[in-house]
Amino acid sequence: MLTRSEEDHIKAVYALLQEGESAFTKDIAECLRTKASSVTDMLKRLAEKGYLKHEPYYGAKLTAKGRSLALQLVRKHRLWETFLVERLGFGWDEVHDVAEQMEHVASDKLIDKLDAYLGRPHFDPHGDPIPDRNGKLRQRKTKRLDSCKPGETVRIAAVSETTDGLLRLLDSKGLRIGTTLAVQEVHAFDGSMDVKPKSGSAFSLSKDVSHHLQVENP
Amino acid sequence: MLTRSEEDHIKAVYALLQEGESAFTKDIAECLRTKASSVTDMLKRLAEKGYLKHEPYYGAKLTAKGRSLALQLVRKHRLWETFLVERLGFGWDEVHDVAEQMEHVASDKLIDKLDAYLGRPHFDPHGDPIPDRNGKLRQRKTKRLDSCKPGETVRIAAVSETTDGLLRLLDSKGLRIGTTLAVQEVHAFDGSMDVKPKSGSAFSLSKDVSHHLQVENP
DNA sequence: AAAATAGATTAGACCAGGCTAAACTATTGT
DNA sequence: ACAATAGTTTAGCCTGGTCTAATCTATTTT
Repeated sequence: MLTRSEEDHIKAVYALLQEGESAFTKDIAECLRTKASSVTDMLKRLAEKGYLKHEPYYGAKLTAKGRSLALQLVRKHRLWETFLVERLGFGWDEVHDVAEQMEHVASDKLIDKLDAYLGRPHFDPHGDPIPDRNGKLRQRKTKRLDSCKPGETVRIAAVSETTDGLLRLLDSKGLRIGTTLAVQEVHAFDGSMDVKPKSGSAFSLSKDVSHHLQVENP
Repeated sequence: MLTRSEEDHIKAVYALLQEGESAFTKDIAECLRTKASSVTDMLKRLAEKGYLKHEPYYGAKLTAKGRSLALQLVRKHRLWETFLVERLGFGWDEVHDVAEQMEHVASDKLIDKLDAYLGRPHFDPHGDPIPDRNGKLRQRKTKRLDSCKPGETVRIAAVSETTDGLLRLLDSKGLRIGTTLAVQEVHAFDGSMDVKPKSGSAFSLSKDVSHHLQVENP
């Protein structure tokens, strides 16, 4: 049985590797609001238990065992987020911290029943894919909104940054998962972009926002 | 913020006092599967924080603050049990351990929304009362089945012992919360009791079983 | 190539929370 | 009344997980 802190470290390594960055000690520390020295200790312990490979001074890589555990945690986190938003009526910007606690409840049967209860969803309220029981992720071919050209019409598939501020901003502009947008113009000066939702009038999005919106062809 | 272990100790003291027994160190230790010495340490810490009064050699009593906290924990536990049974389809004998973990998730908003989602129930799947937001318990006038006389007809209101074994036994005999029974005969020899459910034929219950069934007038 | 620097690791301390063993209190039996 | 006993507390130790300070390694600058 792993402790909560051990699970958190594995999740952090997984999350950092996901984004293409390598999982360096200081990044993990920042991610978990702890100190680099504590992370080093933990990486050694987790390496001994076989969840990851720790190359001193060159960061950490998950083993198959570690990756599988991380995917189970992601699965639990996203299922609970889905429950909180769809069943209990939380806003999508409020659920992260609570789901963070719930994902550490240990019971395979619980997660399987929750999954069934929610209708075995493939995506969470932020549009992120939910791994299945075996850790398989359903992939979609998405791109970032800031890589789109004027004239394209796309649907919002996911938000890749779940800070409260961004989620509330999107909410206030009426941008949800599934919203369809036409890209009208991209300004070279600051990378900002004029978009027009299917229903409603056009407005502008800064690059900071469009960078974090994953879109797909409608 | 209290740790999980601190919360568990407060809950144990509350539970022991509920049953009329006084909360002695060894009982708490047994209840939490820990050692008396560890309990003494914890009682001192909790007394300093104002959750209970610790009279050395004479056990512990909760303060108002401690009782209020215990009631919040009981509320969370019973609401999660209700969710697990009514929404996820768990059997009533399977939910205790999982609810034990979920009750430590900290979010008042979560509990309030869960309560609303479940229709603000007053009793959990074992028939135990669920304290409201302010810690008020709805009381019923119940008695133990083993105190009933032949000829009485009563309804099962609660099961006061939630071991898997007892719950499965009741399940197999078709005894649920709400089942109505007629007491036919009580045998002085061993305290066993012949009962007849409204629908179905009579059978015998040992005193060990009837002792843990809370019943009310139908 | 040597110096400077960013980052990682080690060493050593601390705290919470658990344990065992020994010492202490209260109660019970004779 | 005093010895035995049941139960509680104290003292001291251990582990997991955190920290700071000091040291070490790799990289970048000059």
